[in-house]
Amino acid sequence: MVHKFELPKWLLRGIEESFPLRNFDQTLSSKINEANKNKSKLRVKLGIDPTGTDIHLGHSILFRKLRAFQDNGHVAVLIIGDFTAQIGDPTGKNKTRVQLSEEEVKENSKTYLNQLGMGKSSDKSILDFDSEDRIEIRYNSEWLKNLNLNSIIELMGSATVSQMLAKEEFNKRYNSQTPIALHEFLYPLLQGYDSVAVNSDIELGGTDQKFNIAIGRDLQRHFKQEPQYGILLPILTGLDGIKKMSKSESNTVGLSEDSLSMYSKLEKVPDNIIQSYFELLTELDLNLLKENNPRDLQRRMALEVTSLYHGKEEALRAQSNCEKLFLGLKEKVGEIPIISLKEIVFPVKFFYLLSSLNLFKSSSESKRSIKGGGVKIDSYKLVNPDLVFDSKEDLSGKILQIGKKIIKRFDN
RNA sequence: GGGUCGGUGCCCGAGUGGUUAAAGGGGGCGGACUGUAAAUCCGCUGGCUCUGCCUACGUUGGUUCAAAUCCAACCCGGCCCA
Repeated sequence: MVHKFELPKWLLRGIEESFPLRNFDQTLSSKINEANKNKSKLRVKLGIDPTGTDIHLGHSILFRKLRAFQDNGHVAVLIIGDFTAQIGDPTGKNKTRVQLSEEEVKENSKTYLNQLGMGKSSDKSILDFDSEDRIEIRYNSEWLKNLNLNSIIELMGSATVSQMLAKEEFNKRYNSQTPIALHEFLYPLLQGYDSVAVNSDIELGGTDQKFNIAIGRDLQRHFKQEPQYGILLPILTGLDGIKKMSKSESNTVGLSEDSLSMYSKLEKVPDNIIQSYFELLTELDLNLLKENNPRDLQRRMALEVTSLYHGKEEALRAQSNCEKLFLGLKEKVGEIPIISLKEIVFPVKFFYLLSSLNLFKSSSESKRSIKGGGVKIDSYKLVNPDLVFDSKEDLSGKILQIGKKIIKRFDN
């Protein structure tokens, strides 16, 4: 007799793809039902490689889904790929990734966990670190570090070269005559082996993880475990509306950004991505999308996302500040991120001031920007980079605007 | 390991002895415009507290008044062969 189960709503939103394809809904929902009935917990794996330091909205999709599992009683098995990070996942890169040192990896893991809200109460963090039975943090060096050659050969024997070359990223590189180092083939196998090591029931990942997650299933079967389910979530398009959100494209919104910059970036996302941001980054009713015009949708989405990370009140303030600034009503603006003049030695030339405050990458760039008319103080465009400010008092309390995105208030 | 082609700025790519910080394009940044954005148009796009100085064409050394351009060795990659 076939039971007709439905996957719960909290799980469904924003899923791009899932597998095993056959009867995914039926088998997974019966599994969830069964777990609920037996009060057992599903182990939901999500791996991150501590390669960078900033978590952005693109990553948040995965973490929020993981949190949804936690909130529904399951265990988030967060794997810090401290070992695999040293190999480098070829995914999404067209070139061999630089290997990271042990220290870098350690440092990065720490900042990752902080950004995910470790140490904060669960209502303010992305993942629930409070409920001990719902979070398990594992470092994959634990089991990968001491694999001996025999085991490695066993792993390698479970996949073929043509399987590897079928993988899109490898394929691209192979065809475009870009080098693929041999050890990169090991990456999917090791990630797959993580699933074996933690005995995962479900693995979450971006759509680019399909291959790796599938390898996990193969390996689990090989090691006589029940293969995991794969849930693939979409890759978020970046602020440019074209490429995927990624630090190297500088089209990201970081979770740790202040409310004003988060809001102001989001309220001007290109029209073509509003819908996906709505669906993937908020819990708002998707029916809203049918009626409203793009401008209203952007504002609504920006407000909602900013609220998630800064609270409703602060998000509203960011919204109104943003609009006031656009209208040039500088006096009314209250909460603008402050930039301190403490370290500055006066008198100081304008361009040098801005580059010393790290508002530009170089002093030449600062100079260029000023000449090009991109910098305003209290709404007045200043185009002379060699302008000299004699003392702090000339600046403190004034509002600095660089282009349309950066807004700061000077403070001593 | 052998043969062969190649390595230029964020990326692609021109340049084969001298007004070359290096054409052109892309991307990025800024400005105008607009519903913010996009599209379009215009400007900028190595660094330096800068009327000048420094560093740059895989690396190192050499030839020359002068090198991205010539020579040598080395490193790295693609392809073909083993």
